Amino acid sequence: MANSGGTKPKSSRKNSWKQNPQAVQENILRVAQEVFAKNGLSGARVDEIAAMTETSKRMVYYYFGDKEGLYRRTLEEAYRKVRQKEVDLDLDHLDPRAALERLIRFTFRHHSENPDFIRLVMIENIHHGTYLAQSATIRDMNRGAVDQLERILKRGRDEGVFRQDADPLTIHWQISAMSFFNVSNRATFSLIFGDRLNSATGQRQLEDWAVETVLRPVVVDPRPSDQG
Amino acid sequence: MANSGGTKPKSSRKNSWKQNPQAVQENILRVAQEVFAKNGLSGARVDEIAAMTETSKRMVYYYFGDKEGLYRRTLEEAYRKVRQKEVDLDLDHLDPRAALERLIRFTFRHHSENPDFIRLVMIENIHHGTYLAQSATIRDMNRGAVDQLERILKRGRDEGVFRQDADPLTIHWQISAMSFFNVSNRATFSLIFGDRLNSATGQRQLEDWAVETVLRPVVVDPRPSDQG
Amino acid sequence: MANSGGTKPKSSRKNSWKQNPQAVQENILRVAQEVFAKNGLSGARVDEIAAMTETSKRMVYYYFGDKEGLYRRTLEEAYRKVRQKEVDLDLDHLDPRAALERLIRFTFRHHSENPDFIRLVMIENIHHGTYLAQSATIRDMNRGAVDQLERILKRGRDEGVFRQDADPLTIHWQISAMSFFNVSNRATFSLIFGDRLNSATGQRQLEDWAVETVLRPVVVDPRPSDQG
Amino acid sequence: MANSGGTKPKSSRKNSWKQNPQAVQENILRVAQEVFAKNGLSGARVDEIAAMTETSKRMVYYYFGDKEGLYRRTLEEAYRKVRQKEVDLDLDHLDPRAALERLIRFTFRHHSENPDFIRLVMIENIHHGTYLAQSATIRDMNRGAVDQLERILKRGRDEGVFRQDADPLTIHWQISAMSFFNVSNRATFSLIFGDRLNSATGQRQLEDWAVETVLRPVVVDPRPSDQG
DNA sequence: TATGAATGAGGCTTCATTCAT
DNA sequence: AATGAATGAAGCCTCATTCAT
Repeated sequence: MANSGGTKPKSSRKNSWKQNPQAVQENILRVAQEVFAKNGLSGARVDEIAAMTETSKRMVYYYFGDKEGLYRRTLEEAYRKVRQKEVDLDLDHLDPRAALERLIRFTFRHHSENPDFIRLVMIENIHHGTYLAQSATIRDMNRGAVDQLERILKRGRDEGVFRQDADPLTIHWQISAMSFFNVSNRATFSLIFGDRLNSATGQRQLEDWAVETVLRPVVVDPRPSDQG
Repeated sequence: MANSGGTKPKSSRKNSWKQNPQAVQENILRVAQEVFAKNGLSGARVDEIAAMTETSKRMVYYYFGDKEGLYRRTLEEAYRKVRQKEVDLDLDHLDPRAALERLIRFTFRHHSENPDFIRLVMIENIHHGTYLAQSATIRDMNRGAVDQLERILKRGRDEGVFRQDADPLTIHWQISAMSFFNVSNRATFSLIFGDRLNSATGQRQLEDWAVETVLRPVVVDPRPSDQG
Repeated sequence: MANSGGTKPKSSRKNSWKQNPQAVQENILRVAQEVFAKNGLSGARVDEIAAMTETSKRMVYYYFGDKEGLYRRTLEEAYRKVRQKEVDLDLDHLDPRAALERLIRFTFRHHSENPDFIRLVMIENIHHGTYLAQSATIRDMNRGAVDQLERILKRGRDEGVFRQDADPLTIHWQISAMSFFNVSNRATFSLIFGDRLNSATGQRQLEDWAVETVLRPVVVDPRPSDQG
Repeated sequence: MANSGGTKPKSSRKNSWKQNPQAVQENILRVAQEVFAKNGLSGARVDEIAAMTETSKRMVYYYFGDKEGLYRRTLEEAYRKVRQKEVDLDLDHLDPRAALERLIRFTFRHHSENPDFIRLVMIENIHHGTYLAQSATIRDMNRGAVDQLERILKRGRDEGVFRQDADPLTIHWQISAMSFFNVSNRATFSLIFGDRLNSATGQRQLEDWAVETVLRPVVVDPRPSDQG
C-alpha cells in the first residue's frame, strides 16, 4: 500500500492520504451523497462534486465510470448505513409493546436526523426506482426491516397484547409514511402551513402522534407508555 | 391529422386554434406538467416540452419567460386544481365522522389518481420549496385545507363524537403523510417489499388502514363506518 | 386633425395625442436617441425602445422600417440639432479673436452638455461611419462649421491679429478633438487618473486650456481675453 | 495547410501546438482583440471569434468563462501592451523639451498605428468603463503614464525651459485628446470634411500641430525642434 | 393608422466525458 | 494511480421582425 518503493517520492509531502484508493473513493462518495441529496441526479454537477473532493474529476470517472455509476454507489452506501443502524437496534430483547414503540421512535428520529438519506430516496423515486432496481444488494438488505417488525408483532400476539390481524408490512408502511413524509415534505408543508410542526415541540408531538396512531389499532390495551 | 374535420371553420387556412393566447398557454402548461413530473426541473428539456406542444419553443418563452417561470406556473396550476377539488367536496353537510372519513378516502384516492401532482410536489421539495416560496397564490390557496378540517373537527367535538384534543394540523399532516407516501415512494417500496400493497386489494387495505388509524385516536367510539 | 368625425370615439379619453403621426415619430426618435446613445447600435434593443415609447413596437417598424432605419434617422436628428445651434451662434459680429474664443468655449460646453450626441458619434465611428455615409443631408449640413471658422480666421488675418498660416480645418480639428475627447473618454480617463479634471473647476481649467492652446499658435499677440 | 512542413515534429499526429495552454490563450486573445475591435462587445459573435481561432469555441469558455470575461482580458492585454511600449520609450535620458516632443510624437503615431486599441477604448467608453472598472490591473498600470510626463516637466522647470504652472495631467489630457480623436473620429470627420487631414501629409501636419500646440504654452522659448 | 400574437434564426453557455501523458 | 487539457453535443434563451386583423 502507498507508493510501493517507487522512484517518485514526489507526493510524500502532503496528500499522503492519497495513494489510498479506498480513502479516495470514500471521500468521493461522501461528497457525492451531499451533492446528489442537495440537487438530485440531473441537478448535480460532476464538476461540483469533483471540486468539493480532495482529488480530481478524473478520479471520479476512474473509480465510478460515469455519473450514474457514482449515483448508484452513493445510493447503495446510503441504504447500507441505514440498514446497519436498524440491525444494531436489537429490539428482540424488549417486550413487544416497548419494542414497537422504540422502533417507531427510532425510525421517526433517524429519518429526521438523516435528511440526506430521505432526499436520496425521494430522488430515486423521482427516477422510478431505476437505479435501486439495478442493485440486488440494496433490495436484499432492506427486506430485513419487515422481518424484524414481524418478530415483534408475533411475540406481541403470542403474549396477547397485540391484535391478531396486525399486518407487519402495513405497519411498516405506516411508520415509514409518517417518518418519511415528516422530512420529505418539510419544505412545502412549512411554507403552506407554517412551521409549528417543525419546531422542537412540534416534532415531539408528531413523534408521539406517530406512536399513538400506530399502536392504537395494534395494541389490545392502547395506552402508550412513556419510553423514548 | 390535427383539427381534421373540426367544427370551427373560422380562419380556415391553418392553425385556427391559434390566436387564442389562453388556449396556447393551457396547451403548454398541460404538456409542461407531464414533462416536469416525469423528469424534474433540471431533467426536463424545454425542447421536449415544446415539441409535445401544438406551438413552438419560442411561444414557451413568450408566455412564461424562462424554464423556471414555466415550472412555477405549472406548479401553481397543479396546486390550484387540487385545491379546487377539495373545495368541491362540500363536507360541511355531512355528519362529522362521515365527513372526516370521506376526506381521508378522498385524499388517499385523489393522490393515488394524480401521481403527476405528487411528483411535482416531490420535485418542489427536492428544490427546498424555492418556487413555492415565490408564489403567494399557492400558499394562500392551500391554507384553506386545514380550515376545512378544523370545521369538521369542531363540529365533531360539539356533537361529542370527537375527542377534545384533536389538532387539525396534526390530523391533516397524518392524512397527507399516508396518502402522499403511498404514491411518492411506490417505486422503492415495491422494489424492496414487493407490490402486494400496490395491488387493488392492497390499496383498498391501505385506504381502510388510513381511515382507521386517523379515526381511532380522534373518535370517541372508534368503529369506522362503511362510507366510501 | 385627430379622429376625423369617425364612429369610434374609443381613444378620445386618453392618448389623444396619438393619431398624430408626427408626434408619434418624434416620441419614438427621442426614446431611440436615449437608448442608442446608452447602448450602441447592436446593444440597443428594439423592445426596450418600444417599451419606453408611448406607442407600440409595431409603430416603430411602421415608421422607420427596421432597426437600422431608426438608427439612421436618430443620427440625422442629432446632427441636425447640433448644427442648428452652431448657426444660431452668429459669431460674425464679434471681433475675430473674441469670436474664435467664443466658438471654442461654445463647442467645449455644448459637447459637455450633450453627451448623448457625443455617444452617437462615437457609435457611428465604431460602425466606420456606415450610416453617416448614407445620409447626404448630414454631411452637407455640417460642412458649414468649417466655413464659419474660416470666415473668422480670414477676418483675423485681414485685421492683422491672426497668423497667416492658420488652417481652418486643422483648427476645427483641434477644437473638436479636445471638446469631444473630454466627453467621449470621460469614463476611462476618470477611472485611470481620477476625476479631478471632471470636477467643476477641472472642467473650467480644461476649457481655458483649450482656448489657450488653440489661440496661442494662431494669435499674433497670444494673451487670451477673459470672455466666456 | 495548417502546420504544413513545420519544424516541430513533436507529436506528429495533429495539433502539436496544442497542449500548450498559454499559446492557446494567446491565440484566442489575438483573435478576440480583432473581432471585439471590429464589432464591439455586443456586436461581436463568440462563434466568429472561435471560428477564427485555431481551437474551438469550447476552449474560449474553458479559459475565459464567458464573453464578458474574454472581453475583459482582451482589454487588459491591449492596455498592457500600450503601457509596455510607453515604458520602453525611456525618455528620462533626453533633454526635457526633446523628451516632451518625442512623447507627443510617439503617442500620436502609436495611436495612429493601433486603431484596434483605440477602438477597444472607444467601446469601453460606450460601456461607461464598466469592465475597466473591474480591472485594478489596468488602472494601476496606466497611472504611470502621467508620472513619466511629470518627471519630464519637472526636469524642464528645473532647467528653466518649461513654465512653472504646467499641469502634467492637463498636458497628458491634451496629448491624448488629439492623438485619440485623430483615430477615433476618422470615419465621421473624413466623411464630413473630406480626407485631406487623413492623407500622409495631412497626418504629418496634424502631428506637427499637436507638438506645437502642446509645447507653445509650456515652453518658455516656444520654437519646436525637428526631432521625430 | 394601429395592434396583440407569433416566430425563425441564431446567440451564449453548460454538460458529461475523453485525450494524452 | 493520477492528471491538466480538451471537447462534441446539446441546453437555454434572445433578437429583430412579420402575421392577421
